[in-house]
Amino acid sequence: MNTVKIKAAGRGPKRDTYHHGDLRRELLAAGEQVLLARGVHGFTLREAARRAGVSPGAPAHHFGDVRGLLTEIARLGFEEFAAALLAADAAGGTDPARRLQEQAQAYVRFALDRPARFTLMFSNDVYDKDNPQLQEVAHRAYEVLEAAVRDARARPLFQALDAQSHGLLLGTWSIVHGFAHLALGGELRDPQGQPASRELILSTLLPSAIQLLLDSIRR
Amino acid sequence: MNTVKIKAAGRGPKRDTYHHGDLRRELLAAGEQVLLARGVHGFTLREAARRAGVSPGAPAHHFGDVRGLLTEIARLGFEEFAAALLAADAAGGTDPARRLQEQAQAYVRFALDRPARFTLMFSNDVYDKDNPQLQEVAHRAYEVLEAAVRDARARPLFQALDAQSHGLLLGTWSIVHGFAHLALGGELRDPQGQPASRELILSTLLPSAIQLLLDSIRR
DNA sequence: TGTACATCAGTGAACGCGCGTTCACTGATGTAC
DNA sequence: TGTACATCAGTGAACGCGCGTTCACTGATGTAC
Repeated sequence: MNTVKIKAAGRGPKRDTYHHGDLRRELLAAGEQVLLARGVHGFTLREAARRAGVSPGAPAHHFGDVRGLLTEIARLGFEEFAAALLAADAAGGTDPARRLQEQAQAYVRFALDRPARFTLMFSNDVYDKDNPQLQEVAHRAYEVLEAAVRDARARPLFQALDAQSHGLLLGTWSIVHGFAHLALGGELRDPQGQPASRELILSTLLPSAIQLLLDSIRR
Repeated sequence: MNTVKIKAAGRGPKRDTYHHGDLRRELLAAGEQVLLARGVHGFTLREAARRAGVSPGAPAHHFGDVRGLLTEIARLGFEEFAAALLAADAAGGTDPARRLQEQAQAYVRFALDRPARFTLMFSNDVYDKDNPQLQEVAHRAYEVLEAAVRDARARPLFQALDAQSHGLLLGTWSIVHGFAHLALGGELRDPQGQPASRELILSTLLPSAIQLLLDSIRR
């Protein structure tokens, strides 16, 4: 039986070199693991360092302090988020309704696939929301949604949204955000009252809710 | 100049009796203050005790431990929440559409007026979500919303919701929840891109988003 | 190709801190008679 | 109305803990010549 040292093998990514090589990236991944396991409250820098197999002082070289690490995780989250929305938008082709449906799915799918990132991204007072690069990419993600709504309502790009378009924009955003948040909290149920599966949420519940919004602009 | 001892007067609710008299209630209020000031992460039992002007060991007599206090704050939150939804529903009279509009406003208004409670209530891993009394009252709140949707779609009370009614229910819930969450995060903007005021959110942005949903069931 | 030296990246012990909880205690209140 | 006694509610010191950050250090790498 080769059960010997399973414990040692399972934990502690022991290095044979003094330098790590890719510590920055690994700390980000480890930080995300900690967020997942312990939640935003309950996150500690030392635990992240531990998971990366590195001393507690090491993160300071790459991120300064805790907020620095969390801010970078959030920034990368928004980066991936914006890319997912953009890809979904493209997958929707030229039909604005389909583009919105695709984006809605991508939005909630992101939350379900990356709960740690998503929860962090929309947490207050935990990371530096004023970070310029972060703000830039967050704004970029928002614009993907806004563009699809503009097209659905046939508004020119450089014109303020009229009240109805703006209402549709906020309605869409709220509904996907609400779905994401409720799904992560395990609050969504199927019509029989059973907890809804990821599959059901993405392929049925969400699309039909979005469809309600879309029906209203097609009258 | 009577600036003397302002510091002492400003802080420390000094008692002249050994017993507090209403400590349980005051700890709940103090706990909510701490949540507001420091967020769900950043909450500490000692700080709550400090604000109530009481020694760090005192809370144990009333709530056992930290989770006990937070669970009770959340439970009271759901209690008030359910009452607000019920009152709003009643204010909507016999028109299901108006009832939903009133409930939507009450939902988001609650989040804006009681941000600490609301955020706590929908946080994971912080308090005891399995607490029976808490579950009971949370379910009661949900049923208020469900009943209005049933009436809007004219479904009998003891019948499973059909897919469309269920979609409308989740759509409504998601949209109000998304609004509440985004409003608390300061993410909502007016059509010109300025941060939306509480007034604008409640009286304009939210109703028009809900109206979109309602339009779709009136076709 | 070799050597000197600067720079970089991670160590690990140490710091001070505030936390949640425990516990023997005591002041205050309620109750039985 | 008074008294003895049990119970309740809060004290405050103490505990052990894990945290974030600092810092003198050293191993490893890169660069100039």
